[in-house]
Amino acid sequence: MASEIKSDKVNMKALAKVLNVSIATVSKALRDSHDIGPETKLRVIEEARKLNYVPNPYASSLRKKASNTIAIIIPEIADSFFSQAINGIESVVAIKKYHTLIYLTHDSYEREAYMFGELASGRVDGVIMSVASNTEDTKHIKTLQDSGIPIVFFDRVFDDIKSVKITTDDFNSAYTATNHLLDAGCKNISLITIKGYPSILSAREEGYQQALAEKGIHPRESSVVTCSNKYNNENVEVIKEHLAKVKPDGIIATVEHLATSTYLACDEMKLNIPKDVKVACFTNQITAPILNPPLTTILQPAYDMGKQAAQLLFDHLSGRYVETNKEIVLPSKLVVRASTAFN
Amino acid sequence: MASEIKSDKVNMKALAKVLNVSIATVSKALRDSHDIGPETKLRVIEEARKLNYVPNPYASSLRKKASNTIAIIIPEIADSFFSQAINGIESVVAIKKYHTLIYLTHDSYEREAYMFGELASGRVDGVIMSVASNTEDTKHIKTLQDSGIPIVFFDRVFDDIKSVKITTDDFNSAYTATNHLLDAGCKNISLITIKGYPSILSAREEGYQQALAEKGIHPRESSVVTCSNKYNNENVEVIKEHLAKVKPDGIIATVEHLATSTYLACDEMKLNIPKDVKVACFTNQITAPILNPPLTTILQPAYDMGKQAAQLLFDHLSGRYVETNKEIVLPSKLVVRASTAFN
DNA sequence: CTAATTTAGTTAAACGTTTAAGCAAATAAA
DNA sequence: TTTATTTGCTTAAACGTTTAACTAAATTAG
Repeated sequence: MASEIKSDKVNMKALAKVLNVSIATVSKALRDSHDIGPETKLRVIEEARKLNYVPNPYASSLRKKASNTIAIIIPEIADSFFSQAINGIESVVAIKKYHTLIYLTHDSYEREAYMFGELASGRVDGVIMSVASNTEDTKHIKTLQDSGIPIVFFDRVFDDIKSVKITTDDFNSAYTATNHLLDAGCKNISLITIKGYPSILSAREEGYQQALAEKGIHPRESSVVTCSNKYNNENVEVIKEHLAKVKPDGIIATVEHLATSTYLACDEMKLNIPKDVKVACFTNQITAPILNPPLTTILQPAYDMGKQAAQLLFDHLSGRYVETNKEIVLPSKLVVRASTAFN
Repeated sequence: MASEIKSDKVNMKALAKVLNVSIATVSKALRDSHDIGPETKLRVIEEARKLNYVPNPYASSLRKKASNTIAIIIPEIADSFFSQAINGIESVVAIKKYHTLIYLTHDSYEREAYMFGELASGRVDGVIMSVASNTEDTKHIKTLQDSGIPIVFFDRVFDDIKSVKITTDDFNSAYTATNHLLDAGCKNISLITIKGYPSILSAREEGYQQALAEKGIHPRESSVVTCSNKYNNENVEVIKEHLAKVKPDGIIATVEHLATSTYLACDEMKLNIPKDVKVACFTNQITAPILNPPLTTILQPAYDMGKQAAQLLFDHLSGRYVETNKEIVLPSKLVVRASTAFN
């Protein structure tokens, strides 16, 4: 019964009263100020523990004008890349004893812009983000930056925004993957991608084009297939159609969920991977080695990207100097498996 | 240049001044109070928009004693189940224009308890959680509940906590899956699981035992393999050892990442799935149909669980009556694929 | 021994909202 | 016409911290 009485929230005032000191003394004692004598400090800390005192974060944030909170803004959370990146971010945030707000844009510019509005006025001290694929206008981002909130971008970044950016070498890994397919004997490689503005996509496409160009191959425009960025059956149909029409002998898929769509499409078209068509995909899924056949992947350092993004953000927050336009490029790794085996 | 001058934060005071009204008028106008005349309201709203005014959330929270924020506390984010659940939660939170703090316990009781401490004093209005697998003591949870913050549990719940809970029918789905394996001709089925206290694990094990018992099979204790809850190579070794020693002809894996470990172990032991051993796993991974062989899964309604959890939490927050001990059980679905094909 | 400094506190203002209470003018009721 | 009510606004307190400025007592310096 007693435990059901919603006990009055214990705050500094209550603590001060029972300890017979001023509120300021309590506050300072808890923050280990030099102003307070050692035995008073102890008394305060003891009592605070005893009464289970937890400072009100919002009062504190309001007064200090610091929230000890950051925001992660990402398109979605349904794939391994972002999951791992979040883990990397969290590994740093947890140590700093910060809090993490998470926002999903679902790749919509409107939502992204709305969320940025919400973050003004000090809700967070900093932002880590990967932009929505249909974001073209960057005014909302610049506005928040101008208000003094540091933003670190990872993976999906914008060229025309001046900020700290963590990316992988998308151009190079697409280039390497394409060459790998060429070496495996492919003559007619298609790129399966999604439409969107972040430079990550164009970089991957350019790496692909460059590798082909160097071999004197000029891919028809029809070799690039644009899918929807939702995981759905429609993509399987689009890919099947492409397989029927263009008859590629190699495929590079630029985002994670396209691996499943591509495999299903090949299966339905009775095409054998890797005999009829070889497949490589940008993905971090742990099931890659147990797929049928095991999938050659371009593995991004998702965890490290998140971790470094968070570290740089905290460097900035702690006043340490961070070059405002720093760009860190972490290497992706081509993990060769059976899906691109030489016939 | 001009844009680089960090303009003073516009607050109600500033708005009031330029509009030549009191701060209270601004506040009420923006909250559409009946106290304010229509044309004044319009003036205020216009000016607020013009100056890009965003209310300080912490001042507001402090005064209103409501944060418009919830917390999601989950063990990890590295698998599809929790990713999808988060999406479900987010789908509701976004509509309510709430904010979401996310905390990862990494299945550690200590972290979980620490995080609960942080949530006292009004940081959040409510919590949605899935408990850490090594949490045994539930005092931290009860303390937060007693302080009046509603907590909705999903998936990994505790029997001895009185609260709203969303689960799947773990007992039944394990029971069904086991019977499915029996029907496929298995005589010696092993359960690969992780150690932990949440009832979800014991329910799955009991469903498995029950199915066997009904067929007059009394599994040796050695038929239950306990793995670590980290995705690592060690688990593959543990499973290989088990395969060598017990030689099961059927396997049920109780958590997502054990699918990969099991497939790899079978592969290394040169065991063919499904010929030598049939495998079914509790998992939501989209790659299940393209595995080698396609994996029979017990698919949990992760998105819906998250969505319902959030809806019930908001029902509670909006004062609508919610049975304090409501338990919602959503059905999982056995999706039969080649990994359990009859020989 | 007095003056300067240090120690250990206190008081009160401030952070940016919300809201109860109050009030004058306008309108409605008696 | 007088009184009651409504309208539209203002004043001021409150939410729970943090911190600048102050003070009295104790210590140190000269």
